[in-house]
Amino acid sequence: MPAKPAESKRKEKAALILAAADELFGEQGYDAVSVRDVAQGAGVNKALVFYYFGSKEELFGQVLTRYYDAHRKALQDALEAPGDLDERFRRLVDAYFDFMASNIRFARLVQQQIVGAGPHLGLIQDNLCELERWTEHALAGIAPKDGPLAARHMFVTISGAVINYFTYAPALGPVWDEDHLSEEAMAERREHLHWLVRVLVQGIRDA
Amino acid sequence: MPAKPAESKRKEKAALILAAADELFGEQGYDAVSVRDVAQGAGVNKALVFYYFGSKEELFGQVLTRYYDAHRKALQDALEAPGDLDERFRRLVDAYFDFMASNIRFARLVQQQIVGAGPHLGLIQDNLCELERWTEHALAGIAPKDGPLAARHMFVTISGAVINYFTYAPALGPVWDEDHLSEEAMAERREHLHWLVRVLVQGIRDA
DNA sequence: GCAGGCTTTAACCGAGCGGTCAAACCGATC
DNA sequence: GATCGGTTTGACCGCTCGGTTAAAGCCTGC
Repeated sequence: MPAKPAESKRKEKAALILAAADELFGEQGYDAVSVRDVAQGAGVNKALVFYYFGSKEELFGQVLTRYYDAHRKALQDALEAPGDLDERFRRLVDAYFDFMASNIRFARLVQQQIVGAGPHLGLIQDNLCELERWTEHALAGIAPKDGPLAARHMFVTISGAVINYFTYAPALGPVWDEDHLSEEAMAERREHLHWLVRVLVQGIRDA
Repeated sequence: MPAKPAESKRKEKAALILAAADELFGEQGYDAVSVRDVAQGAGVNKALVFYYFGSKEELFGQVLTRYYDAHRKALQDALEAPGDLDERFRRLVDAYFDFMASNIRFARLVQQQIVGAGPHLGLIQDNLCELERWTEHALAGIAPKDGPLAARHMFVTISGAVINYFTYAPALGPVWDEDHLSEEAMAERREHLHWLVRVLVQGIRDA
């Protein structure tokens, strides 16, 4: 790629800001990070953040939106591939886990918003509901429509099993002793999730 | 109770402040609530908050400590009662769920701290590790020491299934349509948890 | 009724926040 | 090399934050 087209040059600083915002918001939380922090992290003037993004809230919205687009795409791909019900459900959970594993800050961002009633709760709500509908779809035919074995209960249980592994990590350190995020630890958690899904599906069928 | 002993009178305003802090921190998050908000909520002067609690951070610490003491006691009682392993484990999960159900703000407070690296992460850490050790103890004899079926994996999965029901509530509204916190909905979730524990224990035994 | 010690208050402080703005800068185009 | 529009900047604004302080209020024992 020779001379950069003007378009991409314009976006360079904006991308820098977005990256810094992603890192800081994800690690310290929306409230705990100031626009000055973001600007310093990106190595630009504070006013430039407002020039490109308008407000702190909108900047945060763009960070979230970027994640959600990638998130939706990753899960959609997993659902669309062929296979029987068990296979597809297992792949959905896998894709969910993989996405969180390679976007750990995202998991923290989501929980921050949900639990703190952040400015973009609506975005999170939409996505969570979509995910729930996918679970419902994936479990259609074996899970009852209502009652304690309904798909929505499975969704809360399974998504908790996936997400909490990442969000609880800093607090579980002493008990886990090895690194949560090492290759081996992640592989083991993935195995646990596969086992969980198998046991849950079997449990539903037996009921 | 006739004339109040001087001691209890002294604590009256302090209790008022603590109650307001509990409610506001639990619902809006530590950062989002100012000491002015707490004072107004309690109907006292802002300076009084500092007179009794020294700082915002210490006030928050006392809110958390009160919860943790009650929390530990509730779970300890459940563990100490007699019964075989399955019975005791089920009762531990039940006690955990019940405590969260009657202290919904607590669940939110914990996740806020964990995910936002709040000032009292240490307190949360200690308690979470204790809870994990209890799980390990309760599952001793049937769960393997290591690998994807180890007690610590069960702990993350089960505690996620309990806690996320409460913390995700505001975001799942549209999909759940009935009230998460109604008598019937709670009873149904409890049934789901019982079923989950049964299925997990069975799954471990079959493995 | 007044002296002395908790309790409660209004007023204040410095710092940091999100956000604005006018001026400087800079790379094209003529 | 003048001009012009899109960047980038430093200085600034009003506001709210956590926290302090000096004085007023108030109860109690004498």
